[in-house]
Amino acid sequence: MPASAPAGWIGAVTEPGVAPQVGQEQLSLPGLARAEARRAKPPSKKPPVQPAAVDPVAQVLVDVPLAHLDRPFDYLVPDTLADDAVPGARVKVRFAGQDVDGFVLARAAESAHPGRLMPLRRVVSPEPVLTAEIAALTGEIAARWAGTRSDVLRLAVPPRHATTERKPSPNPPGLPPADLTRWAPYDGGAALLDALDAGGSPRAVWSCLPGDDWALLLAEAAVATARSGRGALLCVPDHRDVTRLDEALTALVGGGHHVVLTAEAGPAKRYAAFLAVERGAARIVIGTRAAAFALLREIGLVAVWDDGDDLYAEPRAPYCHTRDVLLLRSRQTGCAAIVAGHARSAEAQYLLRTGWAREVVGPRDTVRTRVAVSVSGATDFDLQRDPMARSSRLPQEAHQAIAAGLRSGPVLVQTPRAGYATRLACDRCRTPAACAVCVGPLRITSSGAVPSCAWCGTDAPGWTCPECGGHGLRAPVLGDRRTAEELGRAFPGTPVRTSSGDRVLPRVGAAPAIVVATPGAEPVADGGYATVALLDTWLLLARSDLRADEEAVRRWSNAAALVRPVPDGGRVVVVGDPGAAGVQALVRWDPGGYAERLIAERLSAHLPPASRLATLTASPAVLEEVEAALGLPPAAEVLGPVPLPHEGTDRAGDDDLARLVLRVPRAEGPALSAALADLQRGRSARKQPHVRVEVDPIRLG
DNA sequence: GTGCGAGTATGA
DNA sequence: CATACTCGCACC
Repeated sequence: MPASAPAGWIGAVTEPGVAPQVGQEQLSLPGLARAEARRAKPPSKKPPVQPAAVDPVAQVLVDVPLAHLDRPFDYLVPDTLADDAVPGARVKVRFAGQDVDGFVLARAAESAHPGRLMPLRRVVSPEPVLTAEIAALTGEIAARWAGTRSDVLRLAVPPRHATTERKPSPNPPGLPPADLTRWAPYDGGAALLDALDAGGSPRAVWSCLPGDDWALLLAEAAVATARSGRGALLCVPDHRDVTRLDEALTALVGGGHHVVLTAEAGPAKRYAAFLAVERGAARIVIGTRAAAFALLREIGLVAVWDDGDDLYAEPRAPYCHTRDVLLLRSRQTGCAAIVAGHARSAEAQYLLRTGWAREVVGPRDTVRTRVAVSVSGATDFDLQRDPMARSSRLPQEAHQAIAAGLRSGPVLVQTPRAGYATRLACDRCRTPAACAVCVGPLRITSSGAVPSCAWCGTDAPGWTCPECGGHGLRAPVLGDRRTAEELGRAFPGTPVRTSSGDRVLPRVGAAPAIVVATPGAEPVADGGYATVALLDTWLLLARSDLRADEEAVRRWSNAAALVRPVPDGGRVVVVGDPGAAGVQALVRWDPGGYAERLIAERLSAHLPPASRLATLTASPAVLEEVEAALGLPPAAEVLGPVPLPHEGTDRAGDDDLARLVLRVPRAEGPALSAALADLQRGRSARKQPHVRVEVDPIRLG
């Protein structure tokens, strides 16, 4: 093979070009010319690179952020690196005159590149960290979200940690027998588990019943998959959920069968877990969104818990979503998929609508044995007549329900975050108080202090309501600590615990106690809560977000699901407007029905998942130019551009940004993504200013 | 991103 | 006519 290597491949491509130049330059400095020329020579004495005997061409994906360079480049594999430059290996190559990192995508016998090939400089590590499956997956993700593979690879492959790599990973122990029976109450539950166990690839949207331990059920699904000799990948929103799942798996089959993959673990631990999976040391992988790319050897199942949680939206380019990453993986490998939650997202519902997945739910009769939701509070109509009606945060019915619950166990009280709570409003008409200088929200940072603007800091000692002329201000919600104090007074002698923000309790005991928690920070109670009370529900609904309702229902459902079953529990009391759609959805406890309603709304509003939507953010001038240049599919709608309001914390007067919204019917989604990727490639090749592209952004703030 | 070649402006 | 500079593009 070396003999048949194309002529001109033999290394040292630099000196023919460099030497004459050096010579010419030196003519103006005659004294130095010869000495310099001699010094310039030695590098050229490097022996010519001997190409590898077999497959001397490496197709390398270089790590450069430019969209138009997002394709493989061919390099010559020197004989010395022939064994290490395996597909998937990290390498260093010379690219455009500088050393860059890259991955070997494949080896080949010859190159289609007409020019000379540069040799690989170094194999950083022969560990095949970019498998064919993940290479294909990153390609699809880049295409779907109109980003570059190098961006996706940064998410998919953790930074190397050499010390960790030298340590061998253990071999997986045999799976002990385990009782996998918790799915039996669900329609289609037993069938799902049997299929996984038998090596099948079922696809399900699963609505977990209140009172069930979702972590144990998902652990069972993973164990069933592992028993069939395949890998299982379970993603959860945050670290607390990882711990819960970790404990569930350990309880079911002991340690050693699963690996935890999270970004928060630190570089060494993260890379160790990543390698352990790649080397086949464990079949079950659990983790947060960083785990979605785990290199499972033979993937049998992907699952995502509570896919509506916005922690699944990747904050870095290309802003992909864990649920969609996992679904792409399932489509690509043909493996099983479970999209799970107490509430159901519109996206999950869409999988049922198209017939791609089957519904796995508890029968209505079973739901009634788990939870009974009642509403207590003023309707919006009542509030219009008498704004003060809201001042009773804890109506009589709610008070009674909490008291009744406390007779038999812990009571969970969910109250919206303190972050929302500090914005002041008129105490007569509820108009939010805005700063006279910059229209930012007014806040009180310590009790008794003068209200001031959260954005510009201006004090507002004598505020007057622009709507009703009132002068009184109040915090519309008191925050969890004040709630705890209030409840402590209302139920003297009862222990009150709080869980929120940076002080999150993972679990509480079965003894009677009031547990005040912010949404998402609710501790799990041993045996479940006797009663769950949801306070100030109007506040979650009042967010301006498009998904405010869906998000509120999700958060309430997650809290309500922690209640123990009906005979001695099941009571969930909602303080809020009984007429609100979200509140009604909770009362009916019909995740499918509510999700169907969401879909109908999205269809008529042309929003995802019924449409594919993209936002482009740049200066107005750039957007104008982009709009003209875009080759959009025929049915595309173009909205805007509209100027983007400055972020609260941004210094005012920064470059003014605007946003363009594009959307197409779902079927034309790939065409839209392709048009946007084309746009980015063209712009990066022409060095035009950056345009931020987000496909199906989680919110349209 | 960077380096290079083509093309153009500029000065002797 | 030679040199200096900018622009555009390719990068294996």
